[in-house]
Amino acid sequence: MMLRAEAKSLMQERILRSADRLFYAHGIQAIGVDTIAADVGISKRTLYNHFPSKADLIRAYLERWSQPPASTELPPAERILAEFDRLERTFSQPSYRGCPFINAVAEAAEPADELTRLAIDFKKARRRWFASCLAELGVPDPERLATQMMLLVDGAVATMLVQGDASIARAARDAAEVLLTAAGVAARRPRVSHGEA
Amino acid sequence: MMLRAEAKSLMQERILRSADRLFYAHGIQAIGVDTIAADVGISKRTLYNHFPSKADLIRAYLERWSQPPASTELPPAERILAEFDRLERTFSQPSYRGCPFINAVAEAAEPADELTRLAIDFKKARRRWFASCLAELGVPDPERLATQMMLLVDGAVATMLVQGDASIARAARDAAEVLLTAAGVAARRPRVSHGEA
DNA sequence: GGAAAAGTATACAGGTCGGTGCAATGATGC
DNA sequence: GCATCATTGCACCGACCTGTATACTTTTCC
Repeated sequence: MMLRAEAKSLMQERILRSADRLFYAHGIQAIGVDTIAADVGISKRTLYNHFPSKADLIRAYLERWSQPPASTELPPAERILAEFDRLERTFSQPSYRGCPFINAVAEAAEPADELTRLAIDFKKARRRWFASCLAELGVPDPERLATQMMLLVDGAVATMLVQGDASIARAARDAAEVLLTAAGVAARRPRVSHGEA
Repeated sequence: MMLRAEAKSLMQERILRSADRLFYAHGIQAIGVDTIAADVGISKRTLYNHFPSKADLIRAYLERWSQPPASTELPPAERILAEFDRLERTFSQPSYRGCPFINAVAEAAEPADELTRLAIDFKKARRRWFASCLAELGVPDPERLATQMMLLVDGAVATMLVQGDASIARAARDAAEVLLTAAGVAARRPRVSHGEA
């Protein structure tokens, strides 16, 4: 009824779902493989058959988070601001506990390990997403502004992690609007597009 | 020759210096009390005579970092921007590894413990420092702008932790200048103060 | 039906962790 | 000098960690 490969990848998905929830909620170091196996409802031996070491599990956990943001059909300026709105919705989930990449780097004992590379790739991809929106807008220096957007996002993430107040996302959005406006983007009233070029 | 109390606090200082270096460089969870005792050159028993548990040591470690930034005699606008310059110098130290409070919260297994309260107090104090500078400048909404400054600082700290590029501090400073200017602060050429109010 | 694969439970190895007990040694204060 | 305190080394505890070994049962494929 079910092919071996299907069953295998399905089990891997179950394991990764548990690992994701537990690693993210309590930290990578704080969660042992026994806890994950018990949460999935499998034996530890089975878990090690699917992931030969905890490091592999951690890597798969972070790679699962490396998906780019879903692209929308909004015009680029609103697309950027909508990203901050999405941030606020994410913050409002009670399970929110910061950026898994930043957290992983923060609790890594060795500074330059493989997790750091994954985190850098993730951040660079997000920055590139901002940069492409900004290039589409025709701002003078999209790279510079993309870095500033990332500063606001990561600042909001860190603040949310510590303070636990989701309204910081709105503050970041406000700052982003000011920076966009200062760069020549008419973002505040996008539907009014007659005259103030 | 040396009073008991002096010797005691001196030993506590030695312990805290080692704990600070090791906790900050490798993370709180990754460093055991044995490692700290060996680094100080004392027995584990002596360490436990000065700090009855590892949690006390962690608390003392974070409280050591809770000092406010040294106030300078610069005018408030430059005082704020000088804070970003100080950030860049801090980033350039090879031992830099992010904000100890954010890192502590990121690697804490339980979300709402005592460390979080210390981290919140620290961040609020820094934010208040920005707010007082901005109030001195007479900007319309110093609280709002102080939050934005903190977003840039924490964003730069997180980015520096992951990417390891100290120039992000300059990007944060640039963004801060834009936000200050947009709020009515003439910050870019402070010495030219004739006419453009 | 029967072999091969994958799952199970249990136990264990070898290590580190935070924290304690204890006897002995050294320094300090009066 | 003597009592007191700090410190030491070392063994030890129980708990937890990653990872493995064994032996048994279930499922799947042909």
